[in-house]
Amino acid sequence: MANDTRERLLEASARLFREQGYAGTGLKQITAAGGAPWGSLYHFFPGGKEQLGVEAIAHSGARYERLFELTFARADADVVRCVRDFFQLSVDALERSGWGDGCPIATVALEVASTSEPLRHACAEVFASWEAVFARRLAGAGLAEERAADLATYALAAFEGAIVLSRAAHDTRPLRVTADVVAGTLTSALAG
Amino acid sequence: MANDTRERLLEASARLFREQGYAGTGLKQITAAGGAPWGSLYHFFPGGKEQLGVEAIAHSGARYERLFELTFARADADVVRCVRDFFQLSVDALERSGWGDGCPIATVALEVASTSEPLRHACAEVFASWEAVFARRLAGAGLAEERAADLATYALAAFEGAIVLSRAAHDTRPLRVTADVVAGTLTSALAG
DNA sequence: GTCATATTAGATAGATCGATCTAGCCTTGG
DNA sequence: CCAAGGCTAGATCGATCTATCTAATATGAC
Repeated sequence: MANDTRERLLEASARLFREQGYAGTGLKQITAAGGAPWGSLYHFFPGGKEQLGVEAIAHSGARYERLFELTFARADADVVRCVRDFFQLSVDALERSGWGDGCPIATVALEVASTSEPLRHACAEVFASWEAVFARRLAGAGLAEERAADLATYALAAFEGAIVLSRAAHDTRPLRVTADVVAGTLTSALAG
Repeated sequence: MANDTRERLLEASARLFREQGYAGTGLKQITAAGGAPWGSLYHFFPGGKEQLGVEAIAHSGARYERLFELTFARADADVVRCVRDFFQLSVDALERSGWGDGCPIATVALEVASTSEPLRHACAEVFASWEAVFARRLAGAGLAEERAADLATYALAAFEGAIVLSRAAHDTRPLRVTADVVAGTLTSALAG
């Protein structure tokens, strides 16, 4: 086989959508960034931009899910420490990328929440999968399932919002501050 | 005078940017929605789409700042109750609007964080003004200024992120759950 | 080697984008 | 009543957008 054109298109799409949003990214730009010929785009994604968007979201969603699991699987760290690590990952990524590398889903999610049902649904599924990873870990730390699910939603919300503020301010302070408070909240919840 | 064309253009821009983002909204669509003639757009906003975007963000940012102040000025409610009220406002707005009426800034903020410096700066200023309102109220409730500022950032982050999740899921649960946890965290912080 | 299929190549269509331009209307001050 | 300028009206430009189309080229099975 050895043809990774389709993969490269997905990677380029994911990166560009993350940095400039769905509507702000043109298909020409995607093929250029992915080093892929224009003709290949509609060969691999006959559904056009929307199909490409849905698959790109699922693609980077799955990649981040693995990153979540990796971060939360560390046996030598408690769950609060894992959450801190995860915030720190985003701090580093934002600084390294010049504030481009935030959440791969959130930008598109907000754009399409009331304009494209397939894209919106893809985003919702990704968020749900991330929450599930976190909730499982919290439940494993002794919380009741419902409580674990609520705290997972809460932590993800705080994380996503902190990225919004940090990217807008070009300053990682919102992420760092939010990480501290969320860590405190989770510590209390696990102790109580 | 009695000419509110400029105002109508700003209102329409703010609403459309909030619902579909900056890149996803065309100037033609804005003039149509605002019932304004095409020629007026460049008369009032010679800087084109970017100027319109900056002013629309400042416009709705200021409006929400007043809403923040109104919500937080209630003398008969403690600050935690005010925060709950604010989350509830968003719950109602999302349900009423069919998931379109979320944060007026966040969508654009994510889109332009690394593509347009003027727009990014406008978003950052709006977020800072909101934080300031909240921080002032927290400081008034007895917290040290630095601590109040941190908790204000945290609460705003949680709020913004919860809107992202709720809009994506077409479900107000993330907002309701996050409101509960944030309220608990603030209660502890004020008591401690 | 040959045929079928997978992939690449890029021209092109038709719509829409942001922006500019000129002409004319309408209000207001004198 | 008459100018001056704020405002409206909309044609139009070049660029870009998504999508489709036809050919050419590579690749793999037999």
